[in-house]
Amino acid sequence: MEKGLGQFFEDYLEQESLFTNKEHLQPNFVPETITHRDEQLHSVASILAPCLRCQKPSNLFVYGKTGTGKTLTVTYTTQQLESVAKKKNLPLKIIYLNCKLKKVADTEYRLIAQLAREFGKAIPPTGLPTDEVYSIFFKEIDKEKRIILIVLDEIDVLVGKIGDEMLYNLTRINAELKNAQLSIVGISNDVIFTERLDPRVKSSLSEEEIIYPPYNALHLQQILEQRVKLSMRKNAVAEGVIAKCAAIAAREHGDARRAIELLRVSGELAERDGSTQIAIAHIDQAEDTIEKDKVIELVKGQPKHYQATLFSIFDLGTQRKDALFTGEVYEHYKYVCQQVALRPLTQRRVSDIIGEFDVLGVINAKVISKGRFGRTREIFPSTSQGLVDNAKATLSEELGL
DNA sequence: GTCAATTCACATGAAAGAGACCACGGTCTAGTG
DNA sequence: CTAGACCGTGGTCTCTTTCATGTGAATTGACGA
Repeated sequence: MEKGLGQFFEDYLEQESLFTNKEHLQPNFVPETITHRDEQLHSVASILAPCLRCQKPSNLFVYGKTGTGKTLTVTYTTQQLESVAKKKNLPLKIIYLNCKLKKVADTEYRLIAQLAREFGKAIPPTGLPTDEVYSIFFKEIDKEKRIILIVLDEIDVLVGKIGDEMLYNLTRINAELKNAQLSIVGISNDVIFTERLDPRVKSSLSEEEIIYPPYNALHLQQILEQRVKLSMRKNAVAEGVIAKCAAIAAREHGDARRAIELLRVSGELAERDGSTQIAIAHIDQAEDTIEKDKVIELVKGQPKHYQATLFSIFDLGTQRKDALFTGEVYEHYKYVCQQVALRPLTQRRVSDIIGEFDVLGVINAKVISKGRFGRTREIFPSTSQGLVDNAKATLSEELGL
């Protein structure tokens, strides 16, 4: 071991990195050219263009599954708009908000507060009546004549949480503004989202709609190739690697984000191996790693009761191969709580928690009716056995079992 | 055998409580000139 | 006289509990053939 670590670091330095510029593989990277989204890009641009003439553009609604380039095209367009506006000194203000981010914009109060903050108003995180925040915001934007464009990303999450009233307020605010004009761009992953909206909101919000179809494998492949060119050394990728990444991502509704992540993680794994090229095997490995990291990461950040619930499911799941039901899980959960001196929650709550885990995709829970024997959720751990064991170990450590 | 009623074991919704956090205005207190 | 400490009030947020209502098909039991 004399030359152990020192040698390792030296070798590490010697070895040329696979990546030349990893930034281009980060999920929030905005490339200069956008592949296979010309049509959408064009639509977005022409809908939003009037704001350069100081006219209020139509409200716009953008849907499509995750990783279909919605956020990308919208941010790209707004960036361009902003730079033109700046050059010509046009009164345009663009605000981008991701409604999914906790503690930023996931309640009405926080959303409006955040918007007001964008205009340089200090709003306390809590304590003020919501109306007050509204009026602060209102006064602030109406101070001067200008166009304001609010981009609400993942708007479906927000509405799911707090209802659509706030969107109604926002769209209506225009009628009362004397100087400024406000337009909203909503981005949603949920395609049938607008059907659940109040018709009034729906009609005013989606004056224009753009739908993003999923990428197919060929598109994904070209996107990946473009990114590879930007971010990796020549010959860093073995034959067929890109095709395989694209194929995997295409299998899941053409999610480009996932394809890129897969490629990046494969690259990291290859580098760690000391290989000079990403091989197909690295992709399989990457798929596992990503999955595993996601679950472990998720498990770690959860509150105790969530952990206890998940642990109960995994624990029962390893004992038994067939489906679990809410009742059983709850019984086991109560037992687990007792072990770690935790006051158990009611079954009502645990039922919700199970539902949340289902949404997160850690478990698979389907509501079924067993006829005379009632109605319940049929629960399966949705990941592989190895992963479950892994997660279980993490959980029992976290819980202090 | 057929068909509607029953029944189970929860799911799902709504409302409301508890405990934290915070702003704001009023009052009190101690230090200063 | 004034700055700062210290309430009380009123507001939001999150997590829960409580209470109420809904649900889908296996089972049951009445009915008719």
